Amino acid sequence: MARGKVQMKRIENPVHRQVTFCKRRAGLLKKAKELSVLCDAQIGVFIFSAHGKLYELATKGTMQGLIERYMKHTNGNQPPDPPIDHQTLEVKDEVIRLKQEIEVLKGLRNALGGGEGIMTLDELDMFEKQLEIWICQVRTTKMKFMCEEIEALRNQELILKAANKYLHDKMEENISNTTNIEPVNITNCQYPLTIQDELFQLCT
Amino acid sequence: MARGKVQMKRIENPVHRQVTFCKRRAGLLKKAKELSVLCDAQIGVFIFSAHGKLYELATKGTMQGLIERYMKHTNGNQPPDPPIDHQTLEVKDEVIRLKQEIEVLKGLRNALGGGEGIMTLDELDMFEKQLEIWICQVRTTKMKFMCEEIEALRNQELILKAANKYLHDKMEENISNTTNIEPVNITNCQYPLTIQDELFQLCT
DNA sequence: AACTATTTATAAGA
DNA sequence: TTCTTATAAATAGTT
Repeated sequence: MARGKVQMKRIENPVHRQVTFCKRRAGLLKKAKELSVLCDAQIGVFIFSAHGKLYELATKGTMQGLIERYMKHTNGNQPPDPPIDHQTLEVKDEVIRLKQEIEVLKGLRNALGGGEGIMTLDELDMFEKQLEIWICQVRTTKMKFMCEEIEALRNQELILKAANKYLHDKMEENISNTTNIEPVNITNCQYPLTIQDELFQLCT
Repeated sequence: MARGKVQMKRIENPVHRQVTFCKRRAGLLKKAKELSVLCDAQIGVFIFSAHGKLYELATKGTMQGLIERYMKHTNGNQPPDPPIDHQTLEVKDEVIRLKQEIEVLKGLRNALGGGEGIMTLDELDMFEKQLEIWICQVRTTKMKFMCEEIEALRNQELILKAANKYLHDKMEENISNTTNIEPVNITNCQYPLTIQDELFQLCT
């Protein structure tokens, strides 16, 4: 671009070509940075020299990130490629996690005798003991549940007793105060009062 | 670069910025092409505008090829990249397989009461019954093993009895036929004979 | 999008 | 490689 126009074709003189490569490479990367800054663009550039050496630039992020972003754009056809770096690791982690989980479960299954047929006598003894322990645990848990239920029922009983006592008193009061004046009123209340009264009789 | 120097910072005027982006983007890509042609270099460029639009250039090959070449350069740390297409599928298959296996095992665990804490009373009853069934099975299996062992021991007993009877007879025959002629012979056989003889005495 | 006045990039030479 | 410098190219601001 100076001291003579340049033909747009490969420079045959190797020294000349190398010099031009250095200069223009620097110029290209500079221009890329400028564009990125001035226009708020994310830019990735890589240059492989004829001899295979790599020169790169990534603005506003890493080259990895840029490549992933690039992949997301171009791919709708190549889904397994871009998520590889990241996703493969996740998937492998999941495999490890699942394998561990399986080991735990297999241990349990084995202890429980899923593979009874191939257990030794000692293992059967262990298993029998484990089963007895579990039965104890289950019965304890059942007992706890039932105690809680009994407790709840007793509480309910007390509440109902109190309610019935209140209603019972109220009714007697009604009868003594309004001698035969409002039989309809009593009739209206008959159904609930009867039930409560029965419960009251039972509880007393 | 003409009619005024430009500050190397983001252009705030959006219209102005967009125009500059277009011009400089074209310039950058042109420079990249020139460098590639003049100096025989392989170049990749991607530009994401602030709004996310992608502009790209790849010389002497596809962007895919360039990215792969780039990866080979930077990676010595990322070996999981090339086998991805293939390996990722395998790994995913394994994940599916393992998940299925876990489902089976979880079903078992649940049936077995691994989640006792959240079981209802009915479930606990079921579980208790199941445990009792398993204990019966285990005891049956143990019984079978022990019966087999007893049977094997009885067989062994019979064999040993027969052997001892044979040896006993032989010894008596020896004593009567060769009066004091081969005490050494008897001494040689003494240890095993003694044991067998004792067993014989016990079994008779 | 086209036009220019300038700035920038850079080819050739040292 | 780097520096210099003449000149080609790129491009900011304007139309």
